[in-house]
Amino acid sequence: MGRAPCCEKMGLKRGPWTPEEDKILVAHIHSHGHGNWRALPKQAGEPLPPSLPPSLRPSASQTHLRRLLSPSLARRRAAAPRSVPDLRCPCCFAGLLRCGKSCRLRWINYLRPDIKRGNFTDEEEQSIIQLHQLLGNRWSAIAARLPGRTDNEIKNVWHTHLKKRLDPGAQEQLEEASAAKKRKKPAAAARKREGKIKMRKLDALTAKAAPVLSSPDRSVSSTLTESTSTASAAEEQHGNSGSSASASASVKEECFTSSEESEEFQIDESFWSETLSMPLDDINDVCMEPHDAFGKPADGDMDYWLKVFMEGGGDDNNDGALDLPQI
DNA sequence: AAGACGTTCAACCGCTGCGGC
DNA sequence: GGCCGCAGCGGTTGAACGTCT
Repeated sequence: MGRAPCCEKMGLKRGPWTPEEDKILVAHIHSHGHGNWRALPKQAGEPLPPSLPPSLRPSASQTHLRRLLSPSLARRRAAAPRSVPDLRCPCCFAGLLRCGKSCRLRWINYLRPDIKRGNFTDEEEQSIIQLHQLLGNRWSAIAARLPGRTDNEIKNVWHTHLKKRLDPGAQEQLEEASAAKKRKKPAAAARKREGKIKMRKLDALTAKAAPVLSSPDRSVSSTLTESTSTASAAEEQHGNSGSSASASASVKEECFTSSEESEEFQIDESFWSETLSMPLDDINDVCMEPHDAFGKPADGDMDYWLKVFMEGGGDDNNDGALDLPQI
């Protein structure tokens, strides 16, 4: 229904973004915002504003740099057929040969100035677990309550770390359910729709609740900190090496030891620090609406959430005995 | 040292909801 | 009310990298 005719077959570029592309996209969004993603690549092909700060260079995460510097990737890029833009198409322009969808994803998941990069803290992981129990696989809803984290990132962390902490039986059930869902897709889709209506009601209920982790300095509410530290201690007692490793990793967060890593990180840091030092008005112009998702005060949020869940969530989970930490 | 295997995460795919016409 | 275009979402993929043998 109304599926946008994608231009990818008309020569749009795919794959990892280059620093140049990032620069173009960031510069464009800083100066124009992103009212229309689809038209953005064309507009972004227009000359950059002369006022673009020299420091406005792309982020340089380790993965990104690795990929950019990868010889095999360079070979693939060289071997790839040269993209031919179709100037009649609103998506295509020599300046930024990406579809709007790709631009949007890149901005939301990577270039946004309020993205928090680095390992997830124990508090964040516990929040994800709790929110996942509340909301299910609604990653965007979970991300909205974890400032600086994207749905994609949370989804990745869930699948790579957190899911494994669940007992194996539960994981098998999940996998089985997923397989069954694939077999019975139409019925599942109908149920999903029904479920979404229910979840909207839940959203309406919980919309009043501010983010779980909302303060800009990444601090968390005292209740949450308390509860998660208890949980971490319990995990360590059970000899959960994985979580212990992640705990120690989170301690190491943003504190790289090798010179190579710290150098790369410095690039990233300077980029973001300079970007973040932009006047607030500029940031608001970029349509971030940071106060919506991240700026609300967090006082009493957890209490509210727990109350909502205890009152309404018990039915679906039948036992209702969610293993929430003591507050 | 080298190959196999596992992990991570950016990016893509395809579906859905919503608003405009 | 139906169609169309768009943004947004969740699932999935695939390449780079890390670890194991």
